[in-house]
Amino acid sequence: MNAKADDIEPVFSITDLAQELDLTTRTIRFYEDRGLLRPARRGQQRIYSKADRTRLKLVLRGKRLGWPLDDIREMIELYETPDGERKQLEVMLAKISQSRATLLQQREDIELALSEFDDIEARCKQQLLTNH
Amino acid sequence: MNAKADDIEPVFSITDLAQELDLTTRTIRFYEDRGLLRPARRGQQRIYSKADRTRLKLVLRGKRLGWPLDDIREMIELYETPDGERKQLEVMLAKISQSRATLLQQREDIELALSEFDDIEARCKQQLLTNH
DNA sequence: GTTGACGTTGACGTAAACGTCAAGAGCGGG
DNA sequence: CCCGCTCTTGACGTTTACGTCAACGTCAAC
Repeated sequence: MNAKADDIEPVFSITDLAQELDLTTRTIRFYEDRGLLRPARRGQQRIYSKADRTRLKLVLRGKRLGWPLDDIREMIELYETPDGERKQLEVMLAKISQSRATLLQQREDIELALSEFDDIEARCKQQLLTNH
Repeated sequence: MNAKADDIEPVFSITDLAQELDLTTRTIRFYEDRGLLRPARRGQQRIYSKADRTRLKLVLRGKRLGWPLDDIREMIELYETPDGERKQLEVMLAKISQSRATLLQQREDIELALSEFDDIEARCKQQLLTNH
């Protein structure tokens, strides 16, 4: 983490973020290519703010949920859209309810899987007892 | 084992399942290739039992959660492993707790995203009012 | 007996999400 | 000035998860 002495806000290099979040620099640049990140530049080099880091963490959350990068980008844009026109706001609301529907479906799938795993585990442990 | 006339178990063709679950036959054959399905055969043709259909639905649930096919296969195998040796049972328990950890992480991610969406939506609606 | 619907395998194509070089810019130290 | 390190931009390779033909089998219907 190479923060200058007179820097108020900490900034990060691409390798900083790669190490912290267990990614390769290639991956981070790829995300930028796909429009998921827009770090500032000092000459050629990328410098990442805390906001960029937060953005990247949001990407990783999206990945853990199995979302494609394009969907993740749309999702992240929701976090950063400033005051918009009426029409724009309605588009946002629609996207939000789209994403929410997906999330709810996923949560339902998870609840089901979890309870089934409980059953299987219980039978499994039962076996271990009677079988001994 | 002779089934009575009103006792026959329903079976499905590959196109039956494809239509019902909104997949292509190519996809279903691909899943078989990757070891996710093992339908019976009548000559060359595949015939799917209700159990096969259930299996396929489990695959789709795994897909909705963004799991890779190999992971889904392992997960499904948990549902069907019969009484095993002590060692085998312990392996199963380990896999279950692995999968459960993933599911819990996913659920946490979902809860976070949902509550953040609530916030964004609220601000959005507020804008729609004041902005009018 | 051939047509058409349905099914089969196999080969090849493709999009997404990166990994892996290759070649070079910039920069601080010795 | 040169070395070593970090960072950069391509270009190409790879894996996963299928799509897309092509070529052929089968069986009931016309």
